[in-house]
Amino acid sequence: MRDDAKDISHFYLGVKDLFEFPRDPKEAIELQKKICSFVITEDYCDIEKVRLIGGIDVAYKGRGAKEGCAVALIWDRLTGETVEAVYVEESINFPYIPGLLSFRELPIAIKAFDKLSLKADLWMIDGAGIAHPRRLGIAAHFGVVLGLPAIGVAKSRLIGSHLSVPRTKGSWVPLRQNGEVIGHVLRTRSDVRPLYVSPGHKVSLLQSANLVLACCSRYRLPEPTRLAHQLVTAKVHSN
DNA sequence: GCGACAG
DNA sequence: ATCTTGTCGC
Repeated sequence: MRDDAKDISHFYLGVKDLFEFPRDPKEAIELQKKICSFVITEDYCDIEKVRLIGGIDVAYKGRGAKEGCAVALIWDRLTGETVEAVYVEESINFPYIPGLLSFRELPIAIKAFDKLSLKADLWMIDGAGIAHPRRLGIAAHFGVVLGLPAIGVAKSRLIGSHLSVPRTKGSWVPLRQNGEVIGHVLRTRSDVRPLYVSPGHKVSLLQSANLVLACCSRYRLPEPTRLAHQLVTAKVHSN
């Protein structure tokens, strides 16, 4: 199937299924198995022209972790400025289960996304892209549902193995499961724990690593994700 | 059966 | 993710 055909995944899978979030973990896994076939892991856009990059981060209030808060923002990598940022709250019921994070955080993430008036060229999401048991981490799920380019930026490993990463900024080694390369372990700052970067949707393995690196200045996390996290944390602490 | 396990 | 203080270092 051509990329162009896959691009209208909404038509084949049905909008109803794509925006559905089962309460039952087993149903969630079955849904992942269906949606993962629509993920595109190839060069899809000219990364040189990717200027507006979106970032989303979710935080929780209290120990019950029932109240979720999220910030979605759009960052302009040419000016280095945040062009727009929105904040939303929503009760979260689905528990955290390794491999099913999107069923817990994607609903509120989409709620925040919908509140934005501007459009980003590409999105960076906290968590895995295709570096996931069923190749559908939250970044891939997000990308397919919204039909937009997305990259998974995780601070720790979900699956896969890799060799040690050279200690200098910009170094990376492939993250693989069996023989398949599912992402890159990227050092975004010298002598600082590396990031686990993997394509979410409509971007390749190399584009993902290069874009994330291009968005890192003096911090471990790329600006879109770092700023979103900074805003939710501040918002949660003040309210 | 025993660990591992994004946020 | 969240509960939590100070502290070492560029």
